[in-house]
Amino acid sequence: MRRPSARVNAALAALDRAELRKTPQRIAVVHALVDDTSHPTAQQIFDRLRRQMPTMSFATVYNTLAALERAGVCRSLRLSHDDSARFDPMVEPHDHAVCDRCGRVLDVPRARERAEIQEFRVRAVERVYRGECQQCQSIGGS
Amino acid sequence: MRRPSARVNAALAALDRAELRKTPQRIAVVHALVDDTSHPTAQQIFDRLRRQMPTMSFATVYNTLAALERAGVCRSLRLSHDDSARFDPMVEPHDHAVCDRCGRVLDVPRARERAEIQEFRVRAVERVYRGECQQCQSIGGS
DNA sequence: ATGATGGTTTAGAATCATTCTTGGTTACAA
DNA sequence: TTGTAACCAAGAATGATTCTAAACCATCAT
Ligand SMILES: [Mn+2]
Ligand SMILES: [Mn+2]
Ligand SMILES: [Zn+2]
Ligand SMILES: [Zn+2]
Repeated sequence: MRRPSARVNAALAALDRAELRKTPQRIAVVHALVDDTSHPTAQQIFDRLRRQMPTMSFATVYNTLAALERAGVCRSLRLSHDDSARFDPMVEPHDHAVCDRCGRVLDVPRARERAEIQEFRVRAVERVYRGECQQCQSIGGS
Repeated sequence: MRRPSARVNAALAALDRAELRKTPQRIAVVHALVDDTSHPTAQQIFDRLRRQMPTMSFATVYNTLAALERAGVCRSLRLSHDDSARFDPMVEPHDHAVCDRCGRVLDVPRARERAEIQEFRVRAVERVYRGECQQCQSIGGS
């Protein structure tokens, strides 16, 4: 049992804020995810956790990741057509570089321009704007 | 039977180039998709086509869309977590604005900057770079 | 014509990620 | 203690997509 990292503490505090109980399952998922920059899938997280916690259910991994996402501790990404959802503990806005060949997902800080991604040979860029269309703005609401 | 549009002709020529037969099913899918800016799902295309061609199978819609994508006539988009794949007849590079509320998908030409999307209230931008990571570059290959 | 070949379609089964359901467990308060 | 609500495990269900097997159809050689 090592001293919990700053990120782990921040994540557990966010659970508190969201009024979610700090159960052993959730704490385990937080530990598995919070310092992982590889953007793992739910399956990969499940595979890691079942060693330490063999009773953990796959559904609990999904439920917990959804809870953590609601609490602002992580976010989920759908980056490719075939691939399944990936989970990202870095919630500050940033972009991603996806390798065509090995599927690796790299973080790209917003500061960098496309041409400055040194290590990555860029073939194409995709941009998605999220927000409200004109029709929905005029309807109003929350 | 109206005079085929320029886009339809271009799409059928692309089928030729890709050495894919111009079957009635493929021609029907081309007609249904090629002037549609709404980024429809496979289900929506299937629903439209079954009126004119009641024997058309859902699998054929998927197969045909995959063939058209290989031929460079359209591309498929996975824009939201819950939603299914959407198909886009505009193959020139461009971006997309997705409405949080109604799910509408709007085209955003590359010329425009984020702030210039007049009709759309932008909440967030997501960028994905596609290409080759450093490891895969050093391995080399095709 | 006849038959072989190969691409295409159909219908339904299979797959696979994700979500749902059910019944039991835990935390915690009255 | 008893009650209540959150939580979890296990497996079933869902839904999009892909696969399979058999039928279909155009083309080509006999
Ligand atoms: Mn990331
Ligand atoms: Mn588009
Ligand atoms: Zn790579
Ligand atoms: Zn809208």
